[in-house]
Amino acid sequence: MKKVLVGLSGGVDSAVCAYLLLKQGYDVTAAFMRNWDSAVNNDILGNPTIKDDICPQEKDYQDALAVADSLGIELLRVDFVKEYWDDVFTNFISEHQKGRTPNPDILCNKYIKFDAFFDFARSKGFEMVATGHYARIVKNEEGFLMLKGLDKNKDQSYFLAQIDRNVLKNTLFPLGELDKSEVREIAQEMNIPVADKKDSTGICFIGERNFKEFLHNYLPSKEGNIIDVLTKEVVGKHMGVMYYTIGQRKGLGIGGDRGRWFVIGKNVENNELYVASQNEDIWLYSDSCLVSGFNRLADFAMPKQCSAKFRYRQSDNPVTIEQYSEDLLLVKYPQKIKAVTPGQQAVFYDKDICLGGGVIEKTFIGAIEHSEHIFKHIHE
RNA sequence: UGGGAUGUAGCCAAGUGGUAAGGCACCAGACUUUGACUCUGGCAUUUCGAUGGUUCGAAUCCAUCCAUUCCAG
Repeated sequence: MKKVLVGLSGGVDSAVCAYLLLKQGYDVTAAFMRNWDSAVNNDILGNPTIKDDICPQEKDYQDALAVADSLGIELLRVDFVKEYWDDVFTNFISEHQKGRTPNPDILCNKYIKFDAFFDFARSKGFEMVATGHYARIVKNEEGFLMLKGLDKNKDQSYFLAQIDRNVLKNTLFPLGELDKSEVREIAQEMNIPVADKKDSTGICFIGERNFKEFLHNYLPSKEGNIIDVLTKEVVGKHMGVMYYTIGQRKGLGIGGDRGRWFVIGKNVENNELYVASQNEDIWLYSDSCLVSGFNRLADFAMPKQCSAKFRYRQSDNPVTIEQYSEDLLLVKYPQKIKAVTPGQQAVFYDKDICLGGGVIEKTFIGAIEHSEHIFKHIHE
């Protein structure tokens, strides 16, 4: 009987994951990870539950305890608050300072769940680690591969693109073959305490927040102009370019008769936010980008025709990737894609096989860097 | 201060006697393990710059005042 440590979050997915492992005959132990401490981490502004008697993490722990109890398994508790801060959150903040749009959950999987937690499990004598992610791991002649979850609506392989390929052989994703609806059904049939608990969203381990206010705890606001790329006129004020992402519409506060506005770019040095109100698409399109820190999850030769997602839940886009330099991949998509954003992850797929992913560094349109394109237009 | 124009929710803006369109913003919800995008719903009934008047009835007509703005000076 293989000893498995399953990450139990207090939600349905990980609960059903643990149940399925038991059913499959594994020797299952659960572990609850505590990676965020609102008090220690100065998470005050924009925190909807800061005044509650019990913080959401503790509520989740109680739920996890109830689940473990109903399944008859032991629940360990591990604390990675420091690791999360050092490896995930510090990066998250510094990326924002650069005006980019990081994806903390990808780093959380890379550094916490499939590194710190993985090592913890191994050190405690567990052979395997399991989580409730919607993704699959298969073994072929080359080794282990990660595939998309069978439930196309819930597939979470995007978030797993940065995990070390070597952990795959010791990792289990029992939900990868299931639809979310089936997971709910199993939970209900087995009377799992959290069977009807709402799915959690927001930054993992931190939860839902008023994002602007949340960032305000860590990044000072800095007022600047919002500039219409067409007329080059100031159409509003922002409180800091780091609070916005490319393609964003809400939160600009621009009224008037020109319709809705979208963020199309920003300039950190000048503290300017660029927006467009009509035909915004042409300012959001790019046709190639450079990707750094590629984490390879499968063997393949470059250049490679495959598909890519540039944001979570984005549909697959046909692309060609080639090695640009030692650390950079060039990704081409001549059909043009909207709002490919530096800091976000580009994740590549060959059908269902996840090839790996990396961070979007720069985007281009017609061989001109996107930000340069806008900057030149504004100042010509 | 002479003459003209305009004053409708945060921003635009319909409405010219019959009892306040619409868009943007904003808010709420859906969706979602990243900041989105998208979708749904809400959003001026002690009110149409103010005060009087005409009328069965006015944001719509009249008078005065106030504010903004333009042209002459």
